[in-house]
Amino acid sequence: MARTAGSSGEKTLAAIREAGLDLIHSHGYEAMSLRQLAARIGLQPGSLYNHIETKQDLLFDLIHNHMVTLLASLEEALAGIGDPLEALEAFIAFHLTYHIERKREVFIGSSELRSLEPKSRRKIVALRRTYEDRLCAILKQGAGRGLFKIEDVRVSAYAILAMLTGICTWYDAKGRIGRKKLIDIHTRLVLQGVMK
Amino acid sequence: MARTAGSSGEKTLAAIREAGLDLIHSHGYEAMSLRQLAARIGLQPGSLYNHIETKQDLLFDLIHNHMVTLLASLEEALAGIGDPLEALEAFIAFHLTYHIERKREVFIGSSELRSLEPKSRRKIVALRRTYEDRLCAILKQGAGRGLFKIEDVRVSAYAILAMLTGICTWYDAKGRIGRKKLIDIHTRLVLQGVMK
DNA sequence: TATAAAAACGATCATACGTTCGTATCCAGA
DNA sequence: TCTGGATACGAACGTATGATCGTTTTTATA
Repeated sequence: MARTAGSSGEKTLAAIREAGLDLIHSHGYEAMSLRQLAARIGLQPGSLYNHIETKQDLLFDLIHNHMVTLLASLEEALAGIGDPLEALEAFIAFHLTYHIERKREVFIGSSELRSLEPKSRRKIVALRRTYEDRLCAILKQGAGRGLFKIEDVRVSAYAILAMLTGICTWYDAKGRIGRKKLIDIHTRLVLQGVMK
Repeated sequence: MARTAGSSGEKTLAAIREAGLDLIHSHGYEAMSLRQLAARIGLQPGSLYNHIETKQDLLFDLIHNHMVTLLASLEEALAGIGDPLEALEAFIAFHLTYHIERKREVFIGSSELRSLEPKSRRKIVALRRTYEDRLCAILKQGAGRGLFKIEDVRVSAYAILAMLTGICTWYDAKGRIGRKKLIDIHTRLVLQGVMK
């Protein structure tokens, strides 16, 4: 046998990405074997190499894709907002929504950083830093205008990010808590926490 | 060759635990090989099995130990405190301190849960639930006395825990921020966030 | 001092892994 | 219709892994 009827590079690569996302999320990068991945999409292990360079490369591709999308979406969500308070609210709503919708990507993007080779990791960390900086800027601006009272901008930003990101580990879209309520609760916690 | 002079089961097991903690923390459970672990403490791979049942068993042992210690330490830290506000402050200070001092254990205890077989994982999750419940109780009590304003106790507890636990990923004991300042910042963020 | 348990060695097992390669088939463009 | 690149198969490679086992030496007990 050889090439399957109806096979297309684009579709197969998409399937590899989707399956990789799923398997890495549930088993971890190291624990996921390419045989598992190939089987999931009905392929022989060797055939994967028509679409990916290496296993390591697939991981970087997934995480990098995620980070770039995250950053672009954030800019979109904050576009045109000048007021720091409004911006902080928008940041919170965006971050929560995105992290609910892309639980797997987000989880992998933080928990599998250590599985990246150093050079790749540095690239991702730099992108993450950009994201963090965006929140820092909002906090700083708000503090500057006397809206917020913040002892240390970066520590506060990390604390807020940790809080908001935490939902990835437990939130269940079909669960007791609706999305709006979730955003409300967190918005109140954060806003009241940083207010003067 | 055979048994080494001066070898003792207790010391070797302690060395295995310590090295395991370190290697799992920096490379992950799946990525850590028993050969690596054995080499770290100057042992042949096979000799490990005089002290552990399996690799999986070692992981459970480490996490379980951590959880039990965590719970006991928390009770100690909260002993004799009746006032919810005071209790919340004590909880925050304890949680941060413990998580700074045992970064590795805490990290493994959450990031490697998925590497545990289901039965073991359930045991750990139950212990974690007990810990969470302790914070829930404080929040509930505070809300009941009209000190706190909390829309959903469990969601708020998760949010607070996520925030406080986040420091494990970035805090550097030798860094810019001292322990006291760190506790102050977080205490203010949380307290002001939940206050009426 | 005699003896059994404890602890280590070193060789080895079966298995699983990521990856490569030659070959066969399909599809798109000339 | 012909041709060449794209895509997949299936076998295989070398390596690493977790674990087992027989043996040897040390330590503790009586």
